[in-house]
Amino acid sequence: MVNEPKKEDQKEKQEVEGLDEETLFVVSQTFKALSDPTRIRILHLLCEQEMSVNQIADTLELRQSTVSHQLRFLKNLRLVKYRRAGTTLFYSHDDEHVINVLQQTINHALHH
Amino acid sequence: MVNEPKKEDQKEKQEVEGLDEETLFVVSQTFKALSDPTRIRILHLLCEQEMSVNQIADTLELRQSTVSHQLRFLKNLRLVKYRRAGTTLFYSHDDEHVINVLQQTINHALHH
DNA sequence: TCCTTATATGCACATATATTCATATATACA
DNA sequence: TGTATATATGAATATATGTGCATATAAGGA
Repeated sequence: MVNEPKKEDQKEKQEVEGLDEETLFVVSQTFKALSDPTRIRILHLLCEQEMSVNQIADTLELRQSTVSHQLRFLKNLRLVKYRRAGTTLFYSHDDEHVINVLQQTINHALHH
Repeated sequence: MVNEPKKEDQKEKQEVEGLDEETLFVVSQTFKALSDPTRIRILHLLCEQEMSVNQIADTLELRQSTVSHQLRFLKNLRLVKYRRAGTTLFYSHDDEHVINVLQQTINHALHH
C-alpha cells in the first residue's frame, strides 16, 4: 500500500519535495487566466457589476466572439458564472480569491 | 497643457474608464510570469533559499539552459536578483508582493 | 412558423512561448 | 596561457494562444 499524502500535509511537503503536479496545474492555470490583458479587463469590469456579453464587448470595444471565447475560458476555470434573462446572459465573477489577487496586483502596479 | 492624471488618481478612474494601458501591461506581465509551471517551481524554490542555476536545475530536474532562460525572464521583470560568488550565481527572489500572491494562491489551491 | 436578437462555436491564421542543442562568455586556478 | 566549471545566449522547433470570420444555436415575439 502506497503512502498517499493528504492535502493538508502537502503544505509541509512543499519545503522538501516541491509542489505536486495537480497543485502546480491549478495554480498555473489560475495565473494564466490573469495573464491576458483582455481577460484582465473583463474580470476587472465584472468586479463591480454583472454584465451581458454585448455590454462587455461594447464597453471594452471588443468583438462579441472575442468576449464569448474569453468568457468560456474563464467559465471553465469557474472564475465567472452567469444568469440568464431571456436571450441575454449576465456574467459576474465567481471566485473571490482570484478577484482579490487581481485587485491587489492592480493596486500594487498603480502605486508603484 | 494636457490634464495628466496622477497615478494616485487612477484607482478611482478605473471605475469609469477601466485600466490604463501601462498598468494593464504590468499586471498581465506579472501574471504571465506566474502562469508557467517551470517558473512557478523556480520561484517557489527561491521562496525559501537562494540557489545557484545548477542547484535549481538539479533540484527540479531541468536543463541548465531552461533554467537560465527562465531566470532571465524573471530577472527582466525584477522578480529575482542574484549575487555572484566566483563563477557561481546565487539567485533569490526580489519581489515580496509577487511571492505573497504566489504563496497565497498555492495555499488556496492546496486547501481546496 | 418566421424573424430578430443574443450568445456560442468551429475553423483558420498569425503570433507568442517553452524547450533543446550547440556554442559563447566569464571566472578561477594551475 | 590553458583548462575546467558555471552560466548565458542564439537559433530552431514544436506547441499554445488570441482573435476574427462565418455560422450555429437558442430564446422571445409577431
